[in-house]
Amino acid sequence: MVETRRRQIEDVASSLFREHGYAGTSVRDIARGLAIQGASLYAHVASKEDVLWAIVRRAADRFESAADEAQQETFGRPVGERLEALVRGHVGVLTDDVGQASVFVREWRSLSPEHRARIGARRDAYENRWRRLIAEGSEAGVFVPADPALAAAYLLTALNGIVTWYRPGGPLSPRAISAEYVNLSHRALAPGRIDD
Amino acid sequence: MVETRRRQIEDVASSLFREHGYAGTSVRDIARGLAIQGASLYAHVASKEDVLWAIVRRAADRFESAADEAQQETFGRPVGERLEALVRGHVGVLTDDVGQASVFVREWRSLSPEHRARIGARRDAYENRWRRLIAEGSEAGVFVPADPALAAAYLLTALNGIVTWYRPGGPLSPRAISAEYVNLSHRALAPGRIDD
DNA sequence: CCTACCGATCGGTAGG
DNA sequence: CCTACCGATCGGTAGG
Repeated sequence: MVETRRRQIEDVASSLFREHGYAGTSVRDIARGLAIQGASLYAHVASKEDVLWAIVRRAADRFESAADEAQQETFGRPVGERLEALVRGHVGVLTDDVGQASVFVREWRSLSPEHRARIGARRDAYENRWRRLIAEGSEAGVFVPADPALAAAYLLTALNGIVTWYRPGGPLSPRAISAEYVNLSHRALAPGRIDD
Repeated sequence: MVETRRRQIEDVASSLFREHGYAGTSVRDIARGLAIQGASLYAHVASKEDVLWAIVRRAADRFESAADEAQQETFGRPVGERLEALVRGHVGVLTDDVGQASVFVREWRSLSPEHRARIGARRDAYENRWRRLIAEGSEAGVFVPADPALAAAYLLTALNGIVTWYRPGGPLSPRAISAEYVNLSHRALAPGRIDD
């Protein structure tokens, strides 16, 4: 299957890009991970950047889907609950495929100007969902009033930081991380006691 | 002055490493920023990695000094206040020289194995200060009980995220960022109302 | 700090 | 998917 080989390439590239960065990974490094020659990679991909672009695009799809789902499932619910669902969804995408998520979070600046602009717009739209929810909670008096842009940046970078230390199979399960991060995030915005 | 030229090199390199990463920046890129030839750089530095190492080491010094100062100034004070001082110090180092801080936060993996190990030990020690303070607050019942390692990772990556978006001279002053981030961080750990 | 230069490696192509 | 190969660029050295 052609599609399967593409995925293998992207998986190998994701983990190499995560570990060494896009610029620090050569086409031959990726090929080595697949036990083929460097030049043979071009039977499957148009360019090195093409691989990066595919990884970043798929990751963006997953973050957006997770947010869609979270917002649908908690439609009409209290804003704190909707925030928790958003956090849970985001952390889920992060831990489900750290390699891919890490590349999305940290390597998108290496894209070509055209692709960088396109992904930048999607990142902005995604971040705006968080800002709107935070603004809504602040206006409703449920969250402590805060600059929605700053608070969204704070939360998102705290969550995204997971890609710098998370290792599947490590001592902390995705569920444990998610539970703790949901609490920390909710508490950062809400005044009174939330749990415990 | 020899020292001054070294600093110029490190400053130019910091902002290039921040923007393009260590692997994505060539020795000739750095030289171009100083209006000299690529080979001329080697009159001042031993190697490209030598420049990275100098930047990372100086940043580590600054983070440690800020934490020392914060902990001295709040010695004997309530744990929440000590946490706030630690956050304020960390954010101050971040905004005082984002280029340098960004390289410390994101490019230290590009160091040679020996240097990476040495900086890794310092990073661990620094993070342990945060863990200990969080553990202390949890045990005293001032903070909501949380896994100190997870909570420290959450806070530190939230703060470090500043390097991904902060631009000196932008709409948000370092003071405004610091004030908001101090509140968000304190609230993430403490149950009851803190301010506002 | 410059010119001239080094071997190694880069992303990528041609032609099977 | 391979071999053979391309021009460009990499970090770095020699010798002023």
